[in-house]
Amino acid sequence: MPHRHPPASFDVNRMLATLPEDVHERLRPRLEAVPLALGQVIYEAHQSLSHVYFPTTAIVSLLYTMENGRSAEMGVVGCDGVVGIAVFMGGETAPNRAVVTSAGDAWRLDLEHFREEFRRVGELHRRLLLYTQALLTQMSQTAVCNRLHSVEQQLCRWLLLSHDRLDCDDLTMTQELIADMLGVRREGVSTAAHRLSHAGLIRYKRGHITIIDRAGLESRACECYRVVKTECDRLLGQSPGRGVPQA
Amino acid sequence: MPHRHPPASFDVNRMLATLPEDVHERLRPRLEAVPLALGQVIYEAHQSLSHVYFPTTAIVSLLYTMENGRSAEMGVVGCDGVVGIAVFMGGETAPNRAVVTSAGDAWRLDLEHFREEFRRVGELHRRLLLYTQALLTQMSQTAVCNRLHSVEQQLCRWLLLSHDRLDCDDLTMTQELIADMLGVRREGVSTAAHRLSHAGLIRYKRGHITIIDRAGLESRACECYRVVKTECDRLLGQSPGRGVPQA
DNA sequence: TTGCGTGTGTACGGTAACGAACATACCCTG
DNA sequence: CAGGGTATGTTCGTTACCGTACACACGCAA
Repeated sequence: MPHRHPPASFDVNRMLATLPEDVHERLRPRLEAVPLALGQVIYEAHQSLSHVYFPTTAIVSLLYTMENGRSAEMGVVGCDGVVGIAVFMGGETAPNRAVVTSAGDAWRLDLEHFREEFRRVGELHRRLLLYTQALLTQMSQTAVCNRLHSVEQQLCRWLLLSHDRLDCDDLTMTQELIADMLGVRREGVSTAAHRLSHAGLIRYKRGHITIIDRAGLESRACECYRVVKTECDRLLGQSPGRGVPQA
Repeated sequence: MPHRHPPASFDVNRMLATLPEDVHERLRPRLEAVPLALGQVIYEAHQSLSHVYFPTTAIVSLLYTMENGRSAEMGVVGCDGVVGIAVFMGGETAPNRAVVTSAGDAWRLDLEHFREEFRRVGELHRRLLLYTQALLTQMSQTAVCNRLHSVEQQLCRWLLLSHDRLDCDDLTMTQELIADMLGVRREGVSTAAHRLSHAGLIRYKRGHITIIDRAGLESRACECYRVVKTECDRLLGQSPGRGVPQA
């Protein structure tokens, strides 16, 4: 089941939400609603894109796969952003991959019309640069987190980042996949998940993780989650619903 | 001795090099040559900038300091780029710090004139976005490297990234400072440096490291260095002089 | 020269994560 | 409802790095 609902409205994606009327009218007929399936590859490393994607209910991971096959996630994109930064930053391609880690929907826009709108240097241009800075923060904080924090802390961070981009408390996700995202062994995720479950923060069974106690996860996570969340909200506006209260 | 030479020409910095004549003429009278001293802080976390900096011979590290005092580097800026991304990306500030790790010179430009030129959406705008993508690559690869590679591999990567941005083979840098950059203990750097020295790749004494065998360092480094280097050259044009040959 | 500050070498036990192997348990399919 | 594929639990020895402690060594300055 790639998607259960009719495509969400534009307003579910922060880049498209409440755009000025003229931009909205130009883009509306060009935007195409597409379901994104779990595991679907949006782009491979060094591969040109044909469209730019604005997820609504889907979640996409940006990850790097090494020559020896091991991988690690560098960022997550959901309804807060856009997949295909390289298109408007000028590089066309990037050395990483983009893979759907939570099935759902997205709007997509072909390059020609996207570039046409971007070159107007209006509200969309402004938002995309702000989002890129937010993504930069997420990536750099991931670098710090990978260096200095434990698997359990990172699992908490990862669960929270995913939860922020979902409309429910249930993640369809195996521990094996999470391990690939975090760049650690499955066993490490397994034992960390066990501890979180024992503490009553999550519940899981065969490919499903349910968030029980968000606040508890936040308190077990390292400061990295909070830094990223706060910065994203500052740059892109308050997120609707979830997340830590602003300091 | 903050700088031994008269300020380098514009062309030493990739963002300013060979700009179209009209841009060059507008910027020339606004650019101010400044020496940057070792340890000097260009900006603190969440602090607004008064100028944007274009290093010529100086090297600046972008690093995050945690609440408990430990730190890790997320990126390096030298003659290839600009310090103060947040100014044109729209966020104004960032949660990281920028510290001079190798004394030298830079050009700087006050925000008013910088923004005036950026808003023209000309060649400088184009280059800055390309540079931001290059920095993004560097940060994301740092994240991967922090997760998957050994201290020795990361030391090699770090030395090479620094060497690329220097005009000599001698780094004025203590192992203690390198440890702060890599987010590891000084002892870890010490033993790794010892091995590299034993292998004849570097030589060091009290705050100075000399690169003896660049090719040897490249072969000991993880693929991360090569990925970042290749991508930066692709995005910003071939670097003058050093680095791995293009595939 | 004689310090003394600072940078580096080395050792120790402790810990977190790794790699591999295997046991169990769930759930879909036939 | 039986079977097989897949997800998870558990164990083992190994390794890399951490934290602490302390010894040494270089080089500037009095």
